[in-house]
Amino acid sequence: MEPQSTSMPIPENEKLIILDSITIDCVIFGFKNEELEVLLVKHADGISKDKWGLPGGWIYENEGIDQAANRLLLELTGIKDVYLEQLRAFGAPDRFPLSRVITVGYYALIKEEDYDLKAGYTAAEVAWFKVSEVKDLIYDHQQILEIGQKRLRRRIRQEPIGFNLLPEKFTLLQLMHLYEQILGYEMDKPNFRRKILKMDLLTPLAEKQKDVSHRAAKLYRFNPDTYKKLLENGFNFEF
Amino acid sequence: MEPQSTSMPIPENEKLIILDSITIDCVIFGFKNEELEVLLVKHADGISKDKWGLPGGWIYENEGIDQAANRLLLELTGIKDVYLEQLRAFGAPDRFPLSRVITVGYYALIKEEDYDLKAGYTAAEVAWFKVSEVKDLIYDHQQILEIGQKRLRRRIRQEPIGFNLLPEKFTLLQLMHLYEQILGYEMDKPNFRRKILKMDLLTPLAEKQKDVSHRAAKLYRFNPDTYKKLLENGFNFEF
DNA sequence: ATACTTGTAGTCAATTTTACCATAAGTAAG
DNA sequence: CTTACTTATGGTAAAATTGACTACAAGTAT
Repeated sequence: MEPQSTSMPIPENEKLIILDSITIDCVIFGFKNEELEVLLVKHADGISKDKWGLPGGWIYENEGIDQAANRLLLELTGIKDVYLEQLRAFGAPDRFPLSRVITVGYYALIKEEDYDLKAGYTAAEVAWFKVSEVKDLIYDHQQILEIGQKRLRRRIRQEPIGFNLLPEKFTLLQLMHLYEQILGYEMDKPNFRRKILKMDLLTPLAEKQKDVSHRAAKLYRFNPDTYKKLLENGFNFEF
Repeated sequence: MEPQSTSMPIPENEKLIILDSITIDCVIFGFKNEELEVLLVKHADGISKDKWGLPGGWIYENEGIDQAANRLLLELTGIKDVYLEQLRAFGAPDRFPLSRVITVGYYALIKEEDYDLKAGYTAAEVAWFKVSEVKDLIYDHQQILEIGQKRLRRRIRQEPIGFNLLPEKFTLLQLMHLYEQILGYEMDKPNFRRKILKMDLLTPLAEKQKDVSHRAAKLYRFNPDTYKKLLENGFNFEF
């Protein structure tokens, strides 16, 4: 997101003071059809018209930057309480051609099924892209995306955050495919099962998969409370 | 570092344009007497007179933020080419009481032996503190320090960066003590030796420790080139 | 010469990882 | 209904790693 070059509605509230040399840009990850995806917006005007970039926006004077990132996410997707983490500040002097703007990058993990296009945006303006196929983003957004991917790759091995990309109920194979996609290598089914189940983070459900043309797999749910308790006892998630 | 409240000399160059709503603050770690230390500066005036805080400064309009952080480090310590990594942006709306200022935190690892107080600073203004004893820093600097510690703790387990805190030549026990200090638990000497030596990152030197009142230990040097080669072959540093 | 400190090597059981094989449970096609 | 096929799930065993501990070597200090 940059001044004078976005499809995001600029707030018209006269009382609103905006810090104009700092913006926020957000890498929003989703997972669909066994592929990692990212939500992009098309810039409607300005020097980068019709090019795609990360969704972003400004920070109001009376809100924190994390708060601003959450607000932007809510405005764009209608989703609250998403997994959101700051990447870092990006501040190459020439990253934005019209003026000196420093941006703070975030990345978010959302369940694509929950996502709903907000009024004010059309499909032509906002869309999911397979991360592996994204290229030529505006400004330094390609770099921000890469840093986001790197961070996700790291984080998913150290904290159980992958679940934020899956539906509430999922199979172990779905989870494994998620890991394979993000980490970039194949895993062994039985070994994966054993390892993740041993951690006691997953609650097995009575339910099973439906409408599949093969043996239905058992569904599981991630249990954040159990995770918290384990953490207090010195548990260390690791993949 | 914040506007109007620092002991750092404010550049007087009239042509210099400074972004005044963004600053940089740096957690500079050192390691001395088996203890992790941090470099702090005393604020000379303003509302935080005589309180200690992280060294910091402004970003010039024509330099990147990483570049600005490197410059500040050079100005303060006279050291170039230090290990420097961004932590993240800190932007709570009330973090600085006089105006809305967002700061970008960095952390650096330096060999204390190389450190030399630059002209313009006196011992009363700049000093090393044991990290474990630091408290009551100005603004949100305590938080930035904590985030820096956390990051260091994580990073040192995944990348061989600990060497940046040690002299060029060091013993395995020194290295182990460094790890113990930063990670916060004790290790087993023989096991530590085996593990680190097996990685082939250290070049054993012909030299030995001197002036110690016990059997002198062999000295080693970290070999960045070997590390790079290993990385290309898929090597994964881990402690 | 003796005690003391730290460096360095080795051992071994316990645990974890890795690479497999085997079978169960269900679907789809004939 | 039988067979082929796909995925789920359980098991096994060698290999590698970790963790706890013992032993001795090589120096210094008294």
